[in-house]
Amino acid sequence: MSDLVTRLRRHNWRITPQRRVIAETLEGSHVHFTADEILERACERMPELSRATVYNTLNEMVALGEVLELNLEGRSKRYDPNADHEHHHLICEGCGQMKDVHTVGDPLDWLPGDERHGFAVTRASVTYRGLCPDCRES
Amino acid sequence: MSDLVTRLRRHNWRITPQRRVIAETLEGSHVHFTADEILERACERMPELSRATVYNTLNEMVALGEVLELNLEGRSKRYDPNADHEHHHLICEGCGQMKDVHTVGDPLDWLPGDERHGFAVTRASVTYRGLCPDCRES
DNA sequence: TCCTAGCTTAGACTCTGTCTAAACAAAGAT
DNA sequence: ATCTTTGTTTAGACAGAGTCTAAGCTAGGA
Repeated sequence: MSDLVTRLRRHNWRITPQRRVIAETLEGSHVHFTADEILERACERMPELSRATVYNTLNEMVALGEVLELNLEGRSKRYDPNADHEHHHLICEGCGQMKDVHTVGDPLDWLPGDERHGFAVTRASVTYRGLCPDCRES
Repeated sequence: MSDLVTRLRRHNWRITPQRRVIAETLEGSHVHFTADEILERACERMPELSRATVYNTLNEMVALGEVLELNLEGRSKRYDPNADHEHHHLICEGCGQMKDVHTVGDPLDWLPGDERHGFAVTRASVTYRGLCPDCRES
């Protein structure tokens, strides 16, 4: 069973067939999909699934804190099911692929107090960019 | 005179009245505007300015490397005229305002070699999130 | 069984951003 | 001064991503 579904159930969130298919599609890949890519893949298992349900479900999972919404390249958001593990992203500027990475230490420690402008800073995310091995060659 | 205009002129880029108004609007504020916010403000000085020109001009300034395009919260991109200074961003999760901040040290140093997956990593950007002083109170 | 609350659906709609074709402007050639 | 060429601006049509709405559906409780 999908680990994401387990985490969602803990919030007393009703797991309908639609929501299960969406959660499993999201978790089943190590790539971070857009909403439309999730719709497309989920429709292979449940053809009558609607676009609105995919958007509703993704937004609710984000609101529950179990899925991360990524607003990186291009016009569409991508969704990352590993909201519970502290991690960051590495993007290839050639082909657009994205990998999860981990930093040494906590980026919050790298923002000195006089740079915080009185904010209560709670989160930090780092995006690295470069060229993947394939794109370096060509 | 606007510093951004000076930098743009160095690229042998024609500074038309429209482009000047857009550049000065962009640079005149410490907030990072969306394209439509820039259009709205620039139209106060040049009412016949068209939306297409604002988008064209912003995209060209980004291509010249003199303006940064930020894809953070919400549906629209924001534009940052300080492309030449290494800096990162702090966003208020309450009201959405955004400030420029500086880290101690270089974020590229926080990504160990075995986390690079063979990429040639060239850039890193850090986004901090939290609540600004006003939003903390309410 | 009936009610209620919540979930799903199709499709209309909104918002950002891009594209196109035509009008316009500036600089150099004649 | 006029013409030509090249690049710029414009309005409006278009496209993609995401939201909203109203109606129908489903599951669980009285």
